[in-house]
Amino acid sequence: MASAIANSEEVFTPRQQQVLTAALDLLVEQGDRLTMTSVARRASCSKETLYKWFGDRDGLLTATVQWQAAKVKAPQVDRWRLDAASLRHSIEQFARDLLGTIVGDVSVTLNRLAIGHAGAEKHGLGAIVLENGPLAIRKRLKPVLEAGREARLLRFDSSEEAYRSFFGLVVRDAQIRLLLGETFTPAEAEIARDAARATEQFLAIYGVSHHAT
Amino acid sequence: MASAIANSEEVFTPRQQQVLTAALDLLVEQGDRLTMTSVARRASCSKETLYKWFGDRDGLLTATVQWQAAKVKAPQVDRWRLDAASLRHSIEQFARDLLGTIVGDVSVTLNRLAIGHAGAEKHGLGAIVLENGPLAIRKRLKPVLEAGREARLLRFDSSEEAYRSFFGLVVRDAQIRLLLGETFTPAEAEIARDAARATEQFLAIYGVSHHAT
DNA sequence: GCCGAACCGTAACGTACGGTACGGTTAAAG
DNA sequence: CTTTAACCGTACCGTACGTTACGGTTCGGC
Repeated sequence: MASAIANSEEVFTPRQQQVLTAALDLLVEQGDRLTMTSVARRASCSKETLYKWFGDRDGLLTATVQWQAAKVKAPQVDRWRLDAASLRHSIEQFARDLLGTIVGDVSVTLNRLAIGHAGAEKHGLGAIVLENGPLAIRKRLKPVLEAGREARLLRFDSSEEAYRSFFGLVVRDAQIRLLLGETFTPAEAEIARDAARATEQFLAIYGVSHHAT
Repeated sequence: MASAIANSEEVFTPRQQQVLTAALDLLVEQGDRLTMTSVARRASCSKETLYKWFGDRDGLLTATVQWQAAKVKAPQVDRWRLDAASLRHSIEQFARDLLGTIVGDVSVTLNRLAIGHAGAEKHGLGAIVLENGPLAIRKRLKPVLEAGREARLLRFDSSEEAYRSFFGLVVRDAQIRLLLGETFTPAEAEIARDAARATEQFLAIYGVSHHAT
């Protein structure tokens, strides 16, 4: 129950998921100053049940974050052939996923929550968010990058370094601005355009020149 | 007193600055769950004085952020001649400043605080941090970029766009990881190396090729 | 030396909220 | 029909902390 990061495969009953949904909604609406009473009211359950299921307030928040973060698992890009065009397409797809996720209400809320907790000695939520956000994408992108290097389409020393630059080119200052309270919600088209630009720039840095060596 | 963003040129007496220093120290130590009592104790002043000077808890925090943010004013890079080497040097200098600031304890603390407030309908602190952090650097970098374009050393449509990519290449995922509680403190040398790499990458994207057109 | 203003230290107030207790209701099991 | 367990709704308790009040102390002005 206090394993925090260990088993990210916690299972919740449908009813419990209703409660977590209510908690997440309230979180998006009012930030982390939601009260146990408000969650109970919204979910039409008793506070006693909340404490029975989740232990304490922190347990409820942790469960909410875990549960929501686990839903981010986007489908793996399947069999990509190793030509320049498909590599570019895969990378651009990742960029769209990443950017689309990060500018979403839920992502902003969860990151705010985790950051707040990190400021109070409780790094558990931060680790969960990190693990299921950027790091999840990184884990999925890594084999693509390395296959690209194998095929002499990309050039880099460390896939870690390459990923971090990719992250920077995609996210830029969008995340911190959203976290700090700026309210802008880019349309799907803008996200796609930014993802394409980031992909171009990433390939300009790490791609192997189209001309001969 | 409640003008928030209007006049960022608030003036504080030395004694008041001592109080703000104490508040900032406590903020770095314990995050935003510092109490008015603890600030009063640390600063050896009475709570009554705190309320008299700063109105309420929020006023104290706002004053702290304003006062600290105003200290970030790094020296403008003075007369730079417009050759490729000096342009590169200026950009790299900015990268070092930006990265060095962002990975600092104070920056992390203030950003956490502002993000927490942004999650509670109070965007004032977020605006202040944004204004005095990234945007301040942007404002100073912009003329450099545009002079570079003027001199046919750089190529971009919008200096805004170019700046945002610069920010991404420099900061990457470092800021969000720190905000989420990861504790790593890069040495001066690492910062310099990252700044150099980011500069290279930025020039690879926005620089005009060294060969003929 | 006296006055008033500013300030210190501390005690006290009010309240919001996390956490607990308890009686009432449903519903499945036997 | 009875039992048992899970759960709802609500009242209640304890506490932490923001805010206020107040008596005592320093200090500049006259």
